[in-house]
Amino acid sequence: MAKQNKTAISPTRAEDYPEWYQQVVKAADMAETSAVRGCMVIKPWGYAIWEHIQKNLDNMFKETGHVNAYFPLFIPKSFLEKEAEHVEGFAKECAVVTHHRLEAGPDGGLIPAGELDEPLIVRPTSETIIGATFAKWVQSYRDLPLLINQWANVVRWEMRTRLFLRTAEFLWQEGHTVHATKEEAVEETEKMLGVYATFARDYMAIPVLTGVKTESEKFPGAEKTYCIEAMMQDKKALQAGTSHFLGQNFAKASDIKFLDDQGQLQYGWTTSWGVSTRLIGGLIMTHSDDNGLVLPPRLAPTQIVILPVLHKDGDHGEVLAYCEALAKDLKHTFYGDDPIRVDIDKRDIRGGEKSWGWVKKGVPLRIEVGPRDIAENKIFGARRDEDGKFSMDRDEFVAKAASLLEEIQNGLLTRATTLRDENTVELDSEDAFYDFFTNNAGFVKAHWNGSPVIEEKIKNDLNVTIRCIPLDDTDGEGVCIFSGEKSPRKVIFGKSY
RNA sequence: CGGGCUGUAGCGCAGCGGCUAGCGUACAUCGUUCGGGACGAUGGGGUCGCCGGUUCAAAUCCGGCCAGCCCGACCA
Repeated sequence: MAKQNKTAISPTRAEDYPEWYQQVVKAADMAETSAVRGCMVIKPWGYAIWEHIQKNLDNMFKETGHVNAYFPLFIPKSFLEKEAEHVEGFAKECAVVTHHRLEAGPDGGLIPAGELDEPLIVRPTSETIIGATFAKWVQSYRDLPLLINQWANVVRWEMRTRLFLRTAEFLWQEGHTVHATKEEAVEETEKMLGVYATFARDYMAIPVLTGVKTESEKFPGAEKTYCIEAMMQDKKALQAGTSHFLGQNFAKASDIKFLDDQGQLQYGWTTSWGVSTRLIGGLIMTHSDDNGLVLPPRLAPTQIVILPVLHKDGDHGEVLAYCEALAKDLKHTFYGDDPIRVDIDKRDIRGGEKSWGWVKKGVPLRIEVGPRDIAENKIFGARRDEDGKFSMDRDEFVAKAASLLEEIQNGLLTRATTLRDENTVELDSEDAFYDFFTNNAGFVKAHWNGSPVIEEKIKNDLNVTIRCIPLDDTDGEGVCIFSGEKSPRKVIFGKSY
């Protein structure tokens, strides 16, 4: 009561966005830092969200013909050295294993012993080790396309880390494919980008721009990097997924060759694509508010939580039985392809506190059931995406639950889309550009002549980068706002995570 | 990896040479409460991040290391 006007999360987004983010992660009990530098512990609530991301994405990968496999955590140093750009890109952030044994030291401690002939790199990504394997698997054009995915952890020794957004170790999936022709490989790259964009929109309720990275932003060793870019509530861009057309670079480095239908030996054309636990960071920063996490129903570990109102002197049995029956009916209802996920919180703690706990965890619908409701065969509910509560006939609620969840899901997408569109502007002069990014953040669409020198300059001046060259470009040619030279198309600029 | 700040109970913090280390909150028990963060009483919980140095005496001063946060460079 005394705290009625206060928000659950302090500071608020407006007061201190980065700190707010950390507090949301903590308040929702999703993850925490560990004793190991830069590495996080993903707690059950955070991991459950990842499991739903995995499950749905995995289905989409299967539907597009991919199968899962698993490759080693360790990559021989010599493998990483095979592709020049690749080495250069990742060398600065690799964990290196040099020994395979520990021996007792003089002070009772342990010292590494048994030095390896060749150091092993903890994978920062798996192109090279998978390439070496694919070289053995691929002999004939009949072996193609080879469509493989792996769910794994990778390590990139980051200097500056933030839970979910950038950690030294993170979980992801990496798809790796080999194709007989360039066209087919490009098609695959674009297809998987489409899968990511669809997943982001339909499951995460995050609208994304699809596009291509500039030369300076592309994946080390790729011919072309496609990406999905989302706008967070602080108007900064988050790269939420990438899909790479690798040309024949890795095929040549790993010797992936096949005999075509003419009996000619050819190098394969490869792709790779991935999304990571960073998506959870994007989810938080897209939807959450000053009361904590807000989850899109499709990914919420619990979609509806039932909170029995238990008076000390009242009949707990009756209330709980009513809740159990309600939960059972809801679980027999489908939302999307799955039964609604319902939880009853029977913990004996204060109602307000219990309720706030679920607000902070972002559960889409909270239902309170007390003796008064039971007498009238009603429920009392609250939506996470709106203020206020509603009273509803019990059976009517069961019938409407799935459509309510869908309404919340769609509402979140609409809200996020509106925010993005309201903060996307088209500018046609350098002054306007500098003026915008000096005072604001957001997406700016503007003509650019393709020069990396200009990219470098605006990065230094404003900390702004080209997020992507949009795929759905309809603007056509124009004049570069920085150089006055001819520009083939408009590109998207923004500050990024 | 550079610059700044920080590390004391689960969490948030005070104490910054002096003898028994404290407060809020959370936790446990009891009572009164109970439909959006209750109140009272009692109680449990700490090798003051780690290692070393200075000192009669170190949470407190010094050095090194580890971890975190912010700002850069780098990156999903």
